[in-house]
Amino acid sequence: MSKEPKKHDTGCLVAYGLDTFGDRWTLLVLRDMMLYGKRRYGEFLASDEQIATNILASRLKHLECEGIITKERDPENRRSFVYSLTDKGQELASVILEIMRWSGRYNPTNDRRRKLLDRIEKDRDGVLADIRAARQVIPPPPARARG
Amino acid sequence: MSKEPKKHDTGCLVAYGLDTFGDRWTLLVLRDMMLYGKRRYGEFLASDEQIATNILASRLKHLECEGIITKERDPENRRSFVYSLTDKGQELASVILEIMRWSGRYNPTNDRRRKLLDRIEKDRDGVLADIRAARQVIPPPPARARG
DNA sequence: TTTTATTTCTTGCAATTCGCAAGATATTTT
DNA sequence: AAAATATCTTGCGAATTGCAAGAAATAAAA
Repeated sequence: MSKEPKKHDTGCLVAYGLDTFGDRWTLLVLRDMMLYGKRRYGEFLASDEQIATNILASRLKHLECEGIITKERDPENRRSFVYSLTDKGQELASVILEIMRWSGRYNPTNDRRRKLLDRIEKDRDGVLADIRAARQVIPPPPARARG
Repeated sequence: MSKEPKKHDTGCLVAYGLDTFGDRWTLLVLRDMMLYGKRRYGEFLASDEQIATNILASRLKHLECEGIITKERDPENRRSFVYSLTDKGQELASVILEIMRWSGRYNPTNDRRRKLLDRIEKDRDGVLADIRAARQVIPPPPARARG
């Protein structure tokens, strides 16, 4: 039943972060919420990285347990749920932005992403404000051909 | 033979970071180097989180391949190796510091760590300078009883 | 109102990855 | 030469992942 990875639980602050979001999928879900404004299960499933349904469900549940996201029925379409970032989740934006800044220095990327990197340097507070307001920071990449 | 986790490889900057250090162990090794000034295999093995020898070896190799650390014979003890952060590796300090700042807000911790958090707020550049100079930022936690 | 579609989530199972134990290799010390 | 140290590999059982299929709840269509 336990589908969650083991916890380090050593009191270390880095280990606490890893216990919370340190797997190969959680940060991608948070990226989808922060950058692309995604809010629903189906939107997360549609990302380029092709997360499996069971992994997505377990990660959303974990994030909810950790107080990083909330889950509510969509009032407009009651068979759907809306996931939202809590304050604790919004504050993870700094971590995501630092990862992007680092990757941007060492990973060639396209114009679309370079523009975002540029905005992070010049208008970091505006980016953080967009994330807090659940405004889309950049459109999600166009869907890729599926093998 | 391939003991490395699959890569997302979608061009996303967050995914690139995950492909590089997004597993449950790599950031702990980097923490050991940046914060505690650890440089040798045996020192990494001795951390509280108890990494397995094969995982440590594979992660060190991966980090070396990614240009984040270098590996050299210890001139003082030629059966030992010394691992060092490259510039690319040192620049990951910002990511580690942001993880610690976030965790520090949501995870009760001890005096020792609170002092470090305090220094990160008041003397971030000094901390980064210590990391670049491979100076120990904080002593490693005392060894814990082993179960 | 019966049928069909949508959305979220679970289960079964095969494949991958992890983690412990043991051993291999190279170097240094006695 | 033998023992100790430091790094790394291998074997194998256990845990996790990921695909496929299906279940449950709601909504829309016929």
